[in-house]
Parts: sequence; structure tokens; C-alpha cells
Amino acid sequence: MGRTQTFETARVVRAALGVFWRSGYEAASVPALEAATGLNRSSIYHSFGSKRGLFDAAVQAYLDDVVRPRLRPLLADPVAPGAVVDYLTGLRAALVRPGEIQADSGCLLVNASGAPISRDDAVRQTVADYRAELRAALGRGVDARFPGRAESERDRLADLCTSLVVSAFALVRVDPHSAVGSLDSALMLLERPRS
Amino acid sequence: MGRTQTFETARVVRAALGVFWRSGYEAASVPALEAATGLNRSSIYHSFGSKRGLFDAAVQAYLDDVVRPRLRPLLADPVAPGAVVDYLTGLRAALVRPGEIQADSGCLLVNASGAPISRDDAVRQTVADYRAELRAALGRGVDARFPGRAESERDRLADLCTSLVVSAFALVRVDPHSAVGSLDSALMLLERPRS
DNA sequence: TAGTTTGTGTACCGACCGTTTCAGAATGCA
DNA sequence: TGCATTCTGAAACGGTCGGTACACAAACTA
Repeated sequence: MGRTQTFETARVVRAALGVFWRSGYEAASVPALEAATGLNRSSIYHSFGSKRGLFDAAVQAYLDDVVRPRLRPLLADPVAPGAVVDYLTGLRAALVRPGEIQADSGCLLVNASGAPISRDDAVRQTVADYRAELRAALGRGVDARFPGRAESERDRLADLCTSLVVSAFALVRVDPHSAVGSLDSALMLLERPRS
Repeated sequence: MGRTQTFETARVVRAALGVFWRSGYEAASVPALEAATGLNRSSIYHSFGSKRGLFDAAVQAYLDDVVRPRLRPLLADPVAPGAVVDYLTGLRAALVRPGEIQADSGCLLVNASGAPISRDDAVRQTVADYRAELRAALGRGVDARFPGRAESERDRLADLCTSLVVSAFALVRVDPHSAVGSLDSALMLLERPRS
């Protein structure tokens, strides 16, 4: 063997994620990635092959460290009846919290969806899969909240919530007020009729 | 006086709009804008001052030639009861039509919302105003469709439709199927109860 | 026709882009 | 200690970026 890696890959990827998240893939310059990660370009290219390789790693980190932890309660078995509402409430809070990266940069993947990088098939698939994952989780949450309702109605509701979350992410950067409004719309749809 | 302009400004701006729409502001290179408009950079800079100046003109053209014509029936007085449904149906058709720019590039302004250009205050305001204009028009449409319902309920419905349209635009590029699904969700919300 | 104003083409500016190369420093194993 | 392997720093690659300078062609007014 030879010398071992002195930096923690996970930490580096997380730092790169911040840059991609704030700037988008195209505008994230290699010097900016060097500065954020503390790595020289040489090390970056040695470890990740290309800017794109680092981006792909950052996307995985985004899914694993940001998206999925928030969705986890919706994947429990059984799902708590309040889990969907908790999810939306938590997201709402994040979008409102000043300085929070989700608040001023939205969602890495929703942003990618409207950017030039979206012309890449693999990225397109990743974003579509992300949406499907979100939809599936919200579906479980809706089922747990309204177990008595017809499946078609629960599906309709889950579709609506998914779209509302996407729309919130799409507009946070320019109009946080209506982004929060989208989530509030979703929360109203999930209200239980008075007993 | 001296020589007069030999090109039609409106045509040039429309050509530039196509480039910005497909590529986004940052990735729209000056050479690409030259090719699309048929103008030399010198003429572009003489007439519009900067790439950004041309972009601003393109945004106005987008609002005037693309957004507002589609919204026009919703601004009529009185609004036809079917106008909202027609709007959503027409948009749905455009998002499905292959080769249509809205189908493979979404909405210029929703895309801008997740891009680096969204850090510019003027652009932020423009996109927020665009959303407000869409919301207002859909609000009129919803009012015309359900004149008997309470105002709060009509507002809720208009908010939902607006978010659903935004979410459709946000994802067309990567997942046209669920984009259409968002519009279908909106159309279902607008169904009239059987008489 | 003379003079003035304005549009247009060519060439070039410095800056930055992502990527590659290569030498050397650092650390593992035998 | 010596070798092997890997990480790291510096420098340079060709290419493209948005923007500018300037000369000239064009077309209007008088």
C-alpha cells in the first residue's frame, strides 16, 4: 500500500454539495469547489475524476443526508397518522428559517431540473426518481392519515401534496411567501374533518 | 438623423428569447445569441447594451407574447365559466406536444427562479410578479367557474391551481409525465359536481 | 451632393473555464 | 531502510466567456 487519503471523503462531498446547491452545477466553478472542500484541483480530479463526478457524489449525499432523513418517518411501519403533517410542517419551518440553505437555495434537484444539466439523461432520471420517491413517501403518509378513504382519493391527495412540495421548492428563491403558501395549501388538504 | 435600423427589433428579441428559454441566462452564450438573431455582437451591444439588456427584453417578450395571450381569456369581463379549464387544457396540450418549446424547456421564469440569475433582485421581483399575475388570472377563472362558492374556498382553489401549474413547469424537462399529472390534478379540482 | 448620424463587421481585450501533466512530498508495507 | 503507492501542489493547456475599440458602410437631413 501507499499513502492513505488524508481528507474525509464524506466531509469533502458535503462541502461540494453546498456549492452545487447554492450555485447550480454549471455556475459552480472548480476554484469555488477547491475553496469549499479545502482540496486542490489535483486531488479533486484524482478522487472524483471530473467536476461531474463530484457533482454525482454530491447528489447522492443530498439524497442520503438531506432528503431521506426527512422522509424517514414516512417510511416507518406503521406510519404515524401525523407523519405527513409533520413532514410538511418541518419543511415549512426550514423554508422560513433565515440562513437555512433550503430557504435561500431551494432544492438541488428541482433547481437542476430547469438548468442545462437537465439535458443529461442520467440527471433527468435522477430527478424523476427523486420525485417518485417523494410521491411514494407522501402516499404512505396520506394512507396513514386517512385510512378510511378510498384509494383513488388518497392517490389524488398524495399527487397534490407532491406537486405542492415541488412548487414550493421551485419558487422559494424568488418568492418565499408563496412557497410557504404552497405548503400551507397542502396542510389544509390534510386537515381532518372536525369530529 | 442618420441611418435607420435595418432589423426588426421584435423579431430579434423573439429569437433571443428562444435561446434564453432553452439554455437559461447563464448558459446562453453571446455567439449563440448572434447566431439566433442574425446580429453581430456589435449590433447587439449597440441596441441592448449588454447580454443582460437583451435578456430583459426577452423576458418582456415572453410575458407579452407567450404568457399573457394564454391568460387573456381569464382576464375578459365577464370570464367564461370554462376559461380556467380551457387554460389548463391548452397548457397541458402544449406540454405534451413534441418539439414544442414549452414541452422541452418549461417556463423561462420558473427556470430562472432556480438559476444563479435569481440572485438578482430585479429578476426575483419579475418572477414573483409573474406568479402573482398567474394567480390573479386563475383566481378570476375559478370565481367564474364556481360563483356560488365561498370566497375562501375559491381562493384556496386558485392557490392550488397556481401551485400545480408552477410544479408542472418545474418538472416538464425531466418528467413530462408527472408534469401533465399536476395539470390533471388541477383539472380534477375544477370538475363540477354532477347535476 | 455634403455632412452628420447611426448601424455593422473585424479584431482583440483580459478573465475565467474545466482539465491535464508532472514532479515531488507523504505515508503505507516488507 | 527501501520500495511502492498514493496524495498533493504548481503550472500550464486550449478554449470560451462577456465586453470593447475602431474603422467603415449605410442612409437620413439639409
